[in-house]
Amino acid sequence: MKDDKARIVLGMSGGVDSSVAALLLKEQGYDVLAVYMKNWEEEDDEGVCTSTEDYEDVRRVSDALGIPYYTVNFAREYRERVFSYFLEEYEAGRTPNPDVLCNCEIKFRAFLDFAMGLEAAALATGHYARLEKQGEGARLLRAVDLTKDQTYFLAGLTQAQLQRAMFPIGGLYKKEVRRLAEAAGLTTARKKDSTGICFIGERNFKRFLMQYLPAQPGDMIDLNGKVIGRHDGLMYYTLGQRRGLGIGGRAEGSGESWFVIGKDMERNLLIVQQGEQEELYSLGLGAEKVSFIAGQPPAASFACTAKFRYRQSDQAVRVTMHGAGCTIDFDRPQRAVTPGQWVVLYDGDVCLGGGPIDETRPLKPIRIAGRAQ
RNA sequence: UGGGGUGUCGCCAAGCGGUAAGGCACGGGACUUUGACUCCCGCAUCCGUAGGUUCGACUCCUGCCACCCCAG
Repeated sequence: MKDDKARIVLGMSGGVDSSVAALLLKEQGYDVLAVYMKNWEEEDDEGVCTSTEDYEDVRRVSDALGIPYYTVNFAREYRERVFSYFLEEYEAGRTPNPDVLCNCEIKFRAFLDFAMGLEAAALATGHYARLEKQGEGARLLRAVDLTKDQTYFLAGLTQAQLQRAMFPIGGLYKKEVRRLAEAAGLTTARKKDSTGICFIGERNFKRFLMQYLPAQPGDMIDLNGKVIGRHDGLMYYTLGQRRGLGIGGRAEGSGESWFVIGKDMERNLLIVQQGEQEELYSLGLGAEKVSFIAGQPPAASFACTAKFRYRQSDQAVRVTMHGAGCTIDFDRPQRAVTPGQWVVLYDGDVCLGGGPIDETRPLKPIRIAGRAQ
């Protein structure tokens, strides 16, 4: 009779979310196989390999639930398909979002293939997102707990991938997830949420990147072309960034903070500005490759809402398709929209898809006094 | 070395006899499966230095030092 149960492969990270996903699947009578992915081989800043602890938790939770657990290693795939892109983007002066790609390439490709190889009916994860599987296809919906919604990271998935996905905790609030874990006596019930790049973890960003990309220090200049300070390498900064510039207390200044408003890759200059000025905002953006979960855009031109970074509130926009890409016009100017980051589109609670931002249409173009363009 | 001015946290800057504002930077934390933004907390027992006056001085006086400006 065990054979009657549908087999589900669950990606377990050792956190509460996937622990509760396991609990729910088990309660629903599935034949659950917990699989821990180890996709990064290095120790963290403190020289600690947290994956050991995480795997311990996977073991404890699995044992408590009476489900088998395994481990797989996609470190090579991760490096080849996600990390290399991550580095290339930084080298080009952009600010990539490796975790969106990680879902497309690792969790729902390499790992999904692995799960299918085990004859699983579906691949489940502890993402906060909901799926609506209808006859025509699967729709990706925001999580019930909007403060934890992770559809932003799943926006690049295809129908084929979502058809085989399951997000058991998408209908729960984080509080409920912890309560369920607590009630079931799972050791991860009070474990702190993990942050940082997926599989790599929380790092001192500058030190981490330094290990992979050569640093080229240069000048920081303001809109007058005046040298305000030195930067450690353009890739260490992102648009709209304030901390880490080390600029403070200029006699002629306004006393406000300084922000990164641009990069001149040619001259290796970081362009900074004091205060929240118009140069920090944009009216629209262009994306060369946008993917839609439904397989195609809802129309050649349509209105919807969008997020330009994870955890940002939705903004009203209009999307106009141009082949595989699109241009997006914002109803209101948006702050620090950054190339490399993903723009993710929504129609109400439905995540339509998204793609990496390639360029922006500034509210006020950056013009450095005394320089051509 | 004739005259004038200034020396307070890494930077900018309040204070003008009553026992060191604020901003920026920086550090820590919160938030967060990117990188940011944001928010919270911290951050000069000491005011160029040595004395003096005073119950009490960063604030008054004197010497010295440093820097700046104007002079020739």
